[in-house]
Amino acid sequence: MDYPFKSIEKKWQKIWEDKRIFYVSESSEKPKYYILSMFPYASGVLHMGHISNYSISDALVRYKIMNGYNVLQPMGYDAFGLPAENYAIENNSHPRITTENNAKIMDEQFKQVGFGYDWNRKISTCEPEYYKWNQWFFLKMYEKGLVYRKKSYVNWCPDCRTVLANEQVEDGKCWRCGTEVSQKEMEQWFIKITNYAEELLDQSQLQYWPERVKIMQKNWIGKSYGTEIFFKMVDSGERIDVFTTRADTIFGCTYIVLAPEHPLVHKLIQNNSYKGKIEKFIHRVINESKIVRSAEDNVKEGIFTGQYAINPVNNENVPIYIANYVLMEYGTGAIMAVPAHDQRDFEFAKKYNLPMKIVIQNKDRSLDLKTMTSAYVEEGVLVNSAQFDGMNNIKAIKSISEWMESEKIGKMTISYRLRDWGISRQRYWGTPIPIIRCPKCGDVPVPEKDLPVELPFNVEVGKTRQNPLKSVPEFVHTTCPKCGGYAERETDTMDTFFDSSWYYVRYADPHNHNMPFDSKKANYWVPVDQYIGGIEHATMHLLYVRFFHKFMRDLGMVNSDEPCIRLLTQGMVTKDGAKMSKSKGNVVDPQYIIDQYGADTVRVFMLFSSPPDKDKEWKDESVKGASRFLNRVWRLIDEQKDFLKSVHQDYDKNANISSELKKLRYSTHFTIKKVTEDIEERMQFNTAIAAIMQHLNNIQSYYIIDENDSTEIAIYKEAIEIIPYLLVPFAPHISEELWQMLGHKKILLETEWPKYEPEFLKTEEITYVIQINGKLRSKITVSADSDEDLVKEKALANYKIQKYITGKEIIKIIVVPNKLVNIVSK
RNA sequence: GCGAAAGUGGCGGAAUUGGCAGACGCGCUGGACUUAGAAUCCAGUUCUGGAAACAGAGUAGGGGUUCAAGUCCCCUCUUUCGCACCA
Repeated sequence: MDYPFKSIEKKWQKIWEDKRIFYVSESSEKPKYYILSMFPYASGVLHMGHISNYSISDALVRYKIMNGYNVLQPMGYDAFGLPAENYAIENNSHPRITTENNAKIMDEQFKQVGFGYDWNRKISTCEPEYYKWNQWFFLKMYEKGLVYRKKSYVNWCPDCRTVLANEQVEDGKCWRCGTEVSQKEMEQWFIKITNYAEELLDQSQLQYWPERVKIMQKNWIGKSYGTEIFFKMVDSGERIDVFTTRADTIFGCTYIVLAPEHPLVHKLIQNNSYKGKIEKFIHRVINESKIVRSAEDNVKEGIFTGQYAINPVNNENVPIYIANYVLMEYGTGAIMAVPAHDQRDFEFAKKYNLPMKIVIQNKDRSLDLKTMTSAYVEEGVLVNSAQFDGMNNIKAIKSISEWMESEKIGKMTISYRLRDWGISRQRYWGTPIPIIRCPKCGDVPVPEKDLPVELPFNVEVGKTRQNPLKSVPEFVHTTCPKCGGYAERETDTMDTFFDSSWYYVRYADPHNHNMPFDSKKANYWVPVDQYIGGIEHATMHLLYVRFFHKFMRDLGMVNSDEPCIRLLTQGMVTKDGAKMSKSKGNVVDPQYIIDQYGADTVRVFMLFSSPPDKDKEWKDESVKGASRFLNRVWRLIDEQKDFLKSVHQDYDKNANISSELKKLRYSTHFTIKKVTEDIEERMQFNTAIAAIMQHLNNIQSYYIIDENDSTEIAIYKEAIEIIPYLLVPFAPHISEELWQMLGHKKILLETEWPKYEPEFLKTEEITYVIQINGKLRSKITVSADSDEDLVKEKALANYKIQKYITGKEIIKIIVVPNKLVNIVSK
């Protein structure tokens, strides 16, 4: 009943493998093209999202190969990480064992779908051969001063028992397990990604990236221009710097606020008789989980320190508060409060009965503190601001800042929302951070020659609440590379985003034992020409990769500025309107579908259902539709293959043929054009497939008049043969098989992508739409060489049109060449 | 709150530069084949009226520009996503 997809798919997978179609090297005359899909987490099963993602890249790969490119498409596994460790704990196994098993299963599944990978380049991030270079890069960063260790409050997931980067906290919850994240003070390793903030903000080489991703990155980095203003404490004279973007309101400052984590806080409250009470407050706020503290409706709370500071612009004494709404991580961790012109300060001042001072007046209505119900944040003119009175407040930002700089009471600065990248994880299954802690010498980097610092295998995972590495003496106990004395190893492992930040270059030279990769090979393949992956990585992975690339460039290892030229963020696969997930119970196992309909059907369904960057709603019926289409193609060719095999393709192109036959030929060449442009220019596979379906319909509504007419048969054959050709990127197995059935020896992947003949897209007759006042009223067909006047004449003469225009005044007639005539009448 | 994207038949979607709205597919309706079902094939399928020809309405809603608007402009609504006390 169905075409024999099982045997065909196996057959062609073997042929591609035997012919080494997807195995590539740098020694090629052809131009290179590097297509990369984000590698999967080694979870042990391919889900529909993977199939969807990889079907897109595989279609492009085949298209590019046929267009004469040396195409690299590698595959590997993101193999380290928490879920693997947790999975192993649950199953009483070891993550190395479960991960290796998972990878094997996934290898098989990949092969079953027939994706064309260069398997020689497979990498797995949990191999010492790979993570050795993570450590190497870490040491290089250390050398360059990009690594530091700092005690800080970090996002702590109590369930995963590890630290999370800010990016890994979603709505105050752990991005992996959904547990509410709390704050914990810990020593952590950080990478100074902020050193590259300015460069990461430069998106000039990302013109082929989705706007959405670029905006998200820009917001994430969050650059703002502002001013640091130097307050002094009345008692000790110690400086407190505050950051503001609203220097224009400095004269309206009535108090200043420190974040509870601010380093000066302890000193400030030393002699306060309420010290205990204040400390209690600080303690409470700090331990409050982020979600509570940052919630929109969280009540602003604060406490007076008992101390005052001097506002440097007017020498006024202002009280110093500590409050929950000031963040240590942004700016200087201290703010000046201008309640009259900042909503947050306004709310706080109202609550604690603090004074307010208007320093910006509205031109039309005069503001009054007694009647104000919210802060005035609009434009206006400065008042109560000494020599700046009367100045427009926007202009005053600069003027006041410059003045403060010259008075040495402030300086203009730039502040970023982006924080440094905390890479420490307190778990076993990751790259050990190559640092040795010596009681004498402090933190000493592991010498390069001693890499890799191997992750010990014999570890009891999940037995203790602490990092299992801590309980492996062979790992922890070591000697200091500097002084030779007893020392202990760092037991933190790296965030797995470190692993995935440079894997795309490793693919260029995956077996290098001396270096992460050879620069020559890297520069041949990199940057990636087309990168494909999920939008969820917009501010995580995609920011880290860009950072890493620039770092590698600064080391002289790559000669480009960005890791990838084109980026496609594919949509997710949904069912019943929601993302497929176990908890929702709406998961469809690709394996089942492949068994039932074959890999080509699944691919066609995925690519046909919507454009690649849109979500794909899974519908069992639509899968049947994709299968039905492939079966129709199969039957058409299967029934006619013997007849067509005997037909000569060549024919006299100038021969006089029927208009029906011309239409068929037109359809063939039009479809080539359409499919080519849809792939090449728009990456829109759904319309490309629709065009092929349309062409199939056109063929099936054509009836051969004379089986002995060699011209007719040749054109008919051409129409049919183009189908496997154009279908091969989307349904590679069936297309190759059909092509062979039609008697061809060379496989499609070894032939060139077809070209359309512009001559055949010209038609002798053109149908014009005739509108009257913009409304469609009739259609006429004229010969293609008709000039505008003739078209007008015929349009007016049309009997349906006559009905509408008799007795009416024609004001003008618009003719759009080859398209329509619009008659404007009254 | 800020930023972004989107809103088109019963459904997924198409309409690429302002020029025939609904390509293609699903579903549905009727028919053919069949003892029957499945599969397949044929016809139809935006809505309203009509047997039909045809007419009218129609791309979230309202307004505007234009000979012509799904497409451009303004306002409103809804949905999704991102950020969110960032001073």
